[in-house]
Order: sequence, then C-alpha cells, then structure tokens
Amino acid sequence: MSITIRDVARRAGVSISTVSRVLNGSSPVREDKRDRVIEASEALGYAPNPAALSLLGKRTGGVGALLPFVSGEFFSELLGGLDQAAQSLERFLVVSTSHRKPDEFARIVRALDKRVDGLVVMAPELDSAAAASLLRASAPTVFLNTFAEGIEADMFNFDNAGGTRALTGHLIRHGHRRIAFAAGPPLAGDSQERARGYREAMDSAGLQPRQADAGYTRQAGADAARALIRSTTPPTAIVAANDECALGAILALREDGLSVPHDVSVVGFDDIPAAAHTTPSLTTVRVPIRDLGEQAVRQLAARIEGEDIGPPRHVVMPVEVVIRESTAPLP
Amino acid sequence: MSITIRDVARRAGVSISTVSRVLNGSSPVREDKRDRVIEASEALGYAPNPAALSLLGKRTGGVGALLPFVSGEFFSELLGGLDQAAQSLERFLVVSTSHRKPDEFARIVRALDKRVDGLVVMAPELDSAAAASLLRASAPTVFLNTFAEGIEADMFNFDNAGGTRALTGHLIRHGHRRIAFAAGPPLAGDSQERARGYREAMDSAGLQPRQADAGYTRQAGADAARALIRSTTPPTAIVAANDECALGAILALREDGLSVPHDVSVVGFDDIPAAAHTTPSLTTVRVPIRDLGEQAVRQLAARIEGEDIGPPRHVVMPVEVVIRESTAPLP
DNA sequence: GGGCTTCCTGAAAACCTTTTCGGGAATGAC
DNA sequence: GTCATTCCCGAAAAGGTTTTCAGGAAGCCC
Repeated sequence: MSITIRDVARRAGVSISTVSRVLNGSSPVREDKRDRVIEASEALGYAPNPAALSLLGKRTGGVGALLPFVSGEFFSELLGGLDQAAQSLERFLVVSTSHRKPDEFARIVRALDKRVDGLVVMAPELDSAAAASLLRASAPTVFLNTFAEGIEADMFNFDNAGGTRALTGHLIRHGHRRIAFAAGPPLAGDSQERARGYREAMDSAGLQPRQADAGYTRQAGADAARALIRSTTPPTAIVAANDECALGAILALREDGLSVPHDVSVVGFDDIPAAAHTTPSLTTVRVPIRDLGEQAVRQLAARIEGEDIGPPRHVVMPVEVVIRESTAPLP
Repeated sequence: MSITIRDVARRAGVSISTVSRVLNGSSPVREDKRDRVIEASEALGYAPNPAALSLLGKRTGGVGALLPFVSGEFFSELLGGLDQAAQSLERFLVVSTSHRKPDEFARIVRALDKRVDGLVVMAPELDSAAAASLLRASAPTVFLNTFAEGIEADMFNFDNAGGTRALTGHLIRHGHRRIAFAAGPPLAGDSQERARGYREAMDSAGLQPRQADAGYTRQAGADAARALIRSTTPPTAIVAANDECALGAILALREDGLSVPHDVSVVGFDDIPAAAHTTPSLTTVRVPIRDLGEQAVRQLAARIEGEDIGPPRHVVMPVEVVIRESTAPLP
C-alpha cells in the first residue's frame, strides 16, 4: 500500500486537516506542528494521490494530445514540441491516437476528458459538426491543423495554401508551364488548403491546373507520378501534397529512367528531416511543427489556468520555402 | 457537471448499487430493472469517472511510458509500436520524458505511478540501484534498453553486442585492419554493449581495437571522425555507435575531401529511415524498434492482468545486419 | 400454514483528499 | 474578573464508484 495523508498525520501526531493545511499552505498552523508535519511528510516520501485530487475537481496536471497516428518524422517533431512545452509547464502528456472512425473518436475523447485538464486535438478530417460536439465536452480544447468553420475554439494552423502557392510560383518563375498537383487525402482540411494554394497560383498565371489523386504516403506519390508521367502531355513539374508523397514520386520517376530535376522538378511540403538528406534533396516548405506543438500547449495551459487571454484565436503560422536540388529551371 | 451514476439511478428509478451491478454484470438483477438501467445509461451517455475507479484501486486503463526524450526517428518508431499495442489492448498511453537527473526521474515515476497500471521505462543510463528503488513503486514495470544487473523485472533489449560484432566482422572480412569505434555516451548501457561487441570482434581477429569518444548525435560523430582521420594512422573503417553518429561522421569525412566508402568505410546502428535514403546509403544494423515497443507493452499488460506468465524475462531481441553503400572491400 | 432457503436490492462503508464548520483556548479590553 | 475577539485545529462532508452487509420478499418443503 502506498502512503496516504493519514500516515503523515499519525506520524506527526496531528489531524489530516492540519497536514493538508501545512502542505498546501492554505491556512496558518502553529510552528511546532508545521515542522513535525514537514518532517513526517519528507521522511515518508508522501505525495497526494492524484485520483483523489481529480475527484475533488482539482487539476490533474495532464494535457491530452489526440493525434491521428503517431509514427513518422512529422509526428516525432510535433511530439517533441508538445513534450517540451508540457515539461516546462510541469505538466504531463497523455497521448492517444484516434483511428479515424467518428464513434471511436468520441469514445476516446470521453475517456480522456476526465483524466486531463485540457485537450490538444489534431484531426484534419474532423468536420465542424464533430468539432462542435467535441467542444461540449467540458475540458478546454485547442485544435491543430483542423479546419472547421465557425468553431469557437483556439485553432493553430500552418499557412498551407500560402506554402503551395509560393512553391508553385517558384516553379512558374522557372519557366514551368505544365505543373501537376499530386493531391493528399480528399477529406483532410490541410490537404484541401494545399490544393487551393496550388490552384490560385496556377490561375493567377493563367495556367491550367491539373490534379492527380495521391495521398500522404510514398506509395501514393509513386503511383500518382507514374500515372502523370505516362499521360499524353506529361508535366515538367509536380507539386506533391507532402514530402513523403514527393519522395515516392521521385523514386517512381527514377525507376522510369527520368532524372529529377533535369527531366521533371518535384516539390514537397513539411520539410521532414529526410527531405534534406535524400538525393536529390527536396525543395519543399518548412513548417514550424515543433513551434506549433509548443504554442498549442502553451495556449491550452493558459486557458486551463483561466487566464484572461481573450476570445479564441485562430492562428495561422507562417511557412518558409526551402529551395534545394529537386527543382531546376526549364531549359 | 458531468453525468454520474446517480443520474442514471434516478432516471431508471433504482439505487446506484443496482446501476453498478447491471453495468458491471457483477450480480444478477431482475430483467425489467436491468432494461431500464441500460436504457437510462445509454440515453444519458454515462461513463464512469476514471478518478473514482482509480481511487478504489481499480485499473486506470493506462500504460505509462517513461522515455529519455521523444524526438528523432528512433523514438517515433518506438512510440508507434507502443501506441499500436496499447490501442489493440484498449489501453491509453501516458508519455513522459525524463530529463536525466535522478531526482527528477524519481519524481516523475511517483507522479505517474498512481495514474497508470504499469510502466514501460527506457533509461539506458539507469543503474541497478536506481532501478531497484524504482521497482519498489507498486506498479508493474518493464524495462527497455536498460542494462541493470540482478534486477527482478522484465527487460527487453536488442542484441547490441551481437550487432557491432557482426558489423565489425563484416569489415574484417572485407580486408579492413585499422577499424576504429566511435563510442556513444559512456554511461549508457546499450552504448557499452556496442563497444563490447566491437572489441570482441577485433580481439578474436587479433586486431588492435581503437576507440574514440563520440556520442549519439551527428555533431559528436563528425567531431570524432575528424579527430580519427587526422591522426597519424587513420583508420580505413569506422564503426559508429549509432546511425546519427555515422551520418555525422560521413558528413565530416566528405568535408575533408574523403570519399565514403572509397577511402573510408562507415557503419552505423539502428537503421533509422534516413539510413536508407542518405547518400551513400548506410550499412548498419536493423533493430526491431517497433516490435520492441509492442512486445514490451504486451508483456506489461499481461503482468497487469495478473496472468501467470512466470518469472521476469530478460529478452534479447535479434538484430539484422543491413549491407548498403557506405562499406566497400579494401582494395 | 410455518419455517427455511434463495434471490434480489438498498444502505452504507471504503478509497483519499480538500474545505467548511464549529468549538476550544488564549489573548486583549474594560 | 468577565466578556469579546482572535487564532488554531479537529471533525465531518463532499466527490463517484464498487462491494459488503443486511434485510425483505418470494418460493419451497413438510
């Protein structure tokens, strides 16, 4: 059995109320008793039972992170950011992954709700109705990379559209005209935003957009690239939905005997570590993943503490184009 | 306020005991009442308060993971494995990172202990005394990559020594004689094991081992490689403590105008994703990180359930040498 | 029909802590 | 010396749930 406040009280020869008062400094206690309580508490290594605190409606000290999944370099960076902020705020992180099905999502939220003081939710495929029902859960919630309209909650996003717009513009300035977009999952909000940025850049240059269905995986990128390149009018550049997709595309192009960037330029999104170390290194958009995680947790913590930080904020974090070897001017 | 068992009882017109009995199937309840309870419970969307359960000494459904840190590809894979097993066992994952200081470590363990049913601890730098005191905490514990002798607990490790032994042997068979080892953190058990495997292979070939202090980071690998290569008898091959270290070494060698593998062969350890995608791709040892995480959680869950799975097991998981481009026979 | 068993169900205790309430002692004012 | 005030501190309630205990009703046997 573990040590309870009663053990401390017995050893110090006082009541449990007095122990609680000393340890929380909630009201004055005569000096001799206070000393005895402190001595007993330290000798026994007492720590309050978190379950009892939580039952009393006190803070649990936890932040919950609900992520679509957890492997891959993107998430490893994100987790690093979440963890760092949690550490510095003396909170602990409860990570849970939701495997897309909406009812499972609700179940996990309910289970998590009581265990933590607040939730960081990343669910790009979440729609507004689902997000709204989520918010009825009592714990404060911050959304990451989630594009639900009309939701009264803090939301932190990258400038997805701005990123692909800038990348596509870069290709256009390099003389490319037939630029295709290998799209991500159709239901994901960030994916839709990236598609929008691409289309806007193409439109404003008077070029015809051309979209192929792909996804956020290497396999999907490879398949899409093969389909594009074997079509009657193959593109000279491919804007991929993310880096994984771009890396898959490059692999497929090379297998077809094409050179990147000589024959085809390819760009990605996210700037995962592999983007810099692959050959050719990948022109992409650097997103401040780590920052995103950190800021989200800090904002959440502020809400939890009940600080007066105004109405919910919708933050769009700037992204940065990184030019590397996978793009070249059209000769 | 959230819905309690009392709300369900009121709506169903029974006592809270009856509600508990129906929902847990702990003893028979007459059919009409049972139906009413189930109806009420579903209509209200009732879910038991985890804090109350935990207070009663019931399971919390959580698995705690205590890791040295959380970013990097290695940990992302590990987390993926932990998460996958936790998901399939209907448990949730509480992740906490311990930033090495021993007292902080103890603090986190204490805080985590009551919130979860068991702990997966990865602490390569943990010594036996610390591990033993950790085990006095009541929750079942499984150690990962931790080398504490004489500890009565489940431990899952890779065959670290076997891995470097095999890699070093590979280099020796390729005609290398001057093979140096860029060592990892001196206090980490896995690091010591890798050093041991290297030394054993060198000894049994009658070669002189040569060790340079490095670490598990690129920077450390680069520094060590520079020092080695500028010495009077530079090695023709470097065995690095892990992949990050190897990648750093390769970078430094190239900056010095040397070709890998033509002038110097380099090998790593872990087979992180970047190892396959870098140029030259890295000869290394593939460790079943994901499996390790999965198995650890499964073993922990079995202990928690109190299944009769015999005494603590010390599992050494086999590793696999992956030959790629960063090694070549000596001409 | 009376006594005994069986079955079901409600009351209450237990888990651990914080906080409110009330009482007792000490101190100060007159 | 008496009364009022202040200061401490212990008892008890509350929070949500499971489980034990005990009691009531129904069924069975003779």
